Amino acid sequence: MNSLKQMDRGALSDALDHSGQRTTPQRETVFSVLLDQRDHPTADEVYARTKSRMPTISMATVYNCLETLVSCGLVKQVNIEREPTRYCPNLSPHAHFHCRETGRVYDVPVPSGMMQELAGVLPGEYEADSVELVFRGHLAKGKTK
Amino acid sequence: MNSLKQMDRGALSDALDHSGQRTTPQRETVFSVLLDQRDHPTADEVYARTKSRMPTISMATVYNCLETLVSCGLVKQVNIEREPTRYCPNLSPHAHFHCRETGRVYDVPVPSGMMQELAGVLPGEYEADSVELVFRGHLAKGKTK
DNA sequence: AATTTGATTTAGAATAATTCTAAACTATGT
DNA sequence: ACATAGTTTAGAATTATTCTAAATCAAATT
Repeated sequence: MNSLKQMDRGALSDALDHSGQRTTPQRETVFSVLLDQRDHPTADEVYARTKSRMPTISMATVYNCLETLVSCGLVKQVNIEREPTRYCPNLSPHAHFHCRETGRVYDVPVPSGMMQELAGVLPGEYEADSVELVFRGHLAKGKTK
Repeated sequence: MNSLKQMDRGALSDALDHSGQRTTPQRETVFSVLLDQRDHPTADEVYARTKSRMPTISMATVYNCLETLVSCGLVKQVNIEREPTRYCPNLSPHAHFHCRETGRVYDVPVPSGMMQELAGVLPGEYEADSVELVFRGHLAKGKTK
């Protein structure tokens, strides 16, 4: 038994079904790992966390599951400089803030109007299906959040 | 002799001086390679192009020079998904558009007011020194530009 | 002009994230 | 039950990048 709530379990199997893929224990567990601790883990970190719930899972499967979740739209990849890819199950429109000092990545909500506006800067011939917005800097003193 | 214009040569040595680094033939040549063909080359591509002008240069030096140029602010790194880092000497505020079909990366000018506005979405405790905006999608039919 | 000093370049080795491969396993539909 | 197709797995392979240590170069000092 993994810790997926009914709602999330439903979202998962819907999304998988919809893209012609199966709901497997591995995929459920990886998904629940992402939902339970939303700190933008790397594949390595996801592997470690998943392994503690499902000790037989392999790294390759973690990569496969993450890729599957991304492909069916439940998870987003966050690309930070040359660091390993991080994974984020936050589907609401948001940007990321990468703290150079701690390396941590934070979600930054973005008003949906802003996203519209952003799309507006694209000349007509460019048809975008995704926008990635990453800020880099540091957190003002004291606030580690 | 490399193909740097006086203006660019000046900008290069100013920026290097300013950050306490030397102006070397390798750095000049790598910089000129970036300025001459603004198609967001990878380090590999920069290496190949630089080698044709300066056959003795090594890959390590290309990486060193690119890093140096980035560190003194003359060049920006463009991070696209899991692809190799690309390099861009366009310092005016702009976003990037990554075509999934061709893999090509295009500069998209962004009105500077928009950049201000973007910074505005950040809660107070986040202090950003850079913003990266990447669109992904495809070019409308016909237009390969 | 020779010498010291520190920066830079270089080739090749090392690292690290990710992808690939092929075999084993699982689930599903007939 | 059986065939088929999808999934998981361990380990090998790949690839971009960084590291290392020696060689080279340039500027500053004697």
